[in-house]
Amino acid sequence: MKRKSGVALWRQIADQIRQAISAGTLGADGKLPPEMVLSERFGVNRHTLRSAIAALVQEGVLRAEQGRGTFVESRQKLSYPISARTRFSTGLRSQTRDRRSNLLAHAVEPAGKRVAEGLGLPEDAPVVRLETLSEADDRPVSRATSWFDAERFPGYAEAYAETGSITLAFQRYGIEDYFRKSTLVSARHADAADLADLKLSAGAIVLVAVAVNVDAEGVPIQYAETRFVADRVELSVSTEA
Amino acid sequence: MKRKSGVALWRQIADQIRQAISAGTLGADGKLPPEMVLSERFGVNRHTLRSAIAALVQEGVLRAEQGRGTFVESRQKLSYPISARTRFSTGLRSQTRDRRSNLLAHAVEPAGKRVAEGLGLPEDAPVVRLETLSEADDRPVSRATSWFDAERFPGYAEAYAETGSITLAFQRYGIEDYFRKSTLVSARHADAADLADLKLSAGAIVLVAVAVNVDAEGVPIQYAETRFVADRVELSVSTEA
DNA sequence: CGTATTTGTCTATTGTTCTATACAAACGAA
DNA sequence: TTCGTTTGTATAGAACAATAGACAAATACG
Repeated sequence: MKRKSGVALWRQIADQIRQAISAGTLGADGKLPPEMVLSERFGVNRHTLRSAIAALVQEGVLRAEQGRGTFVESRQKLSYPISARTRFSTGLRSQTRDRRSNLLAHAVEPAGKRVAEGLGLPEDAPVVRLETLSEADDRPVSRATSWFDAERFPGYAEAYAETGSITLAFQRYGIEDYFRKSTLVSARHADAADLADLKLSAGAIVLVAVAVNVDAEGVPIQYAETRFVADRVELSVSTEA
Repeated sequence: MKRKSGVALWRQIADQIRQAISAGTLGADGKLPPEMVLSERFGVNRHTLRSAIAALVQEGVLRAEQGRGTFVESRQKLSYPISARTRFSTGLRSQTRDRRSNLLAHAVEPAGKRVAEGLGLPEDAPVVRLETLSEADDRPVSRATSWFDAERFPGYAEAYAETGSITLAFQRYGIEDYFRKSTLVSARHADAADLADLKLSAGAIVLVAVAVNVDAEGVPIQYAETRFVADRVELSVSTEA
């Protein structure tokens, strides 16, 4: 717990409590120890600890009831599978009641260097860009930017808007099956745009997955960068033969 | 860029600059714009921006020279492959000159719930715990905690200390080959212990990989939690058939 | 009911962060 | 050298974070 580090004590404590809850070392019985106990354990004033709790209440992690105590609201992370057959919807369907994908924006534009490389197209070739937001149980879970070859998939954005699914939209172009070729996983602080879309507060972490999907012949058909809310998602990589 | 969010402005800006550098949108030519330009772009006072730069200089990301400008010191991330044949050493060997693994501590102890499940042992069965730190080019890269069945691998810690390698230590017990069965990837703020071991400052992010390795028969032989410095590492998942 | 426990609110004080302004020091180029 | 550009240092005031102490309000339990 460090002073003058650029991160307020209450936020450092909030991060620790959130993590301890998901690790099961705190609030395993559904209830947090009293504020006095916690503030002594962390070596800070009760008010500082209360700021941390207030932030977690705001996030929906905790619920405080006057006279009774502070309770854990939600514990389990969504586990998002990554394999050759990775599909967003199928992976999460079993873990959550209500899942939605919203199309925020779309455009046709020249491919940048990274996108062109990922899709195996010449630089500046026209590509369709999709900006999507996924929610589970009325909370934002991920924010993705996808690119598709505009010549092979004209009007892809409309197909996606109508079907609400990457898989179904591909079927309109005769692609019955596709595979995840590679995924690069990194993590960083959410930028201003993601902070707003994913309804996060400053300092929040996103897991970034940069993926290339290919058709049955191995030709790249989708290049995507997905930012997952790190507090609510983990990626599950199964590498069984 | 949000005020009273619990994260100091200079740290938010430092995070953004670091990210922009690794994305190539800033300092692509090796040099940063002048402080006045950047402070206006971020909408803050020049001093606030200077604090951000000072932090990045401390981290080794930037180098400031009076009268000349501020320069980018290092850009590329290490890419750590995750596949059925994942080996720590082989994956990174080609990307860095100097790689080392240090054994920080070891102990024999009863398996906790998670460890017992991962290794397929009864709860409280004796296990060997290894605490290791990996460095590349004299900078900490990852911090791992590994568990092994103490009955099947008695004295594993010593075997590891002598060989300096998980793979070589396994060979002493007749295991010529092993496979990565599953990997759970998540991200969180580094806790106090990792902050110290990995020489990070408050608010830093670690990529957490929880992995199970199995022998040729599919029996779990290692359960490990590795914390990677998110600023210096990305995980590369290849899921080709 | 009365008491202990627990969260919620208020005020005051101190230290850290951010802003504003000014000037010094090093460098590059005319 | 001289000038413009850029990083480094200093000082003072405003906004925010953390500590301290006291008390109110709701709940649980004998």
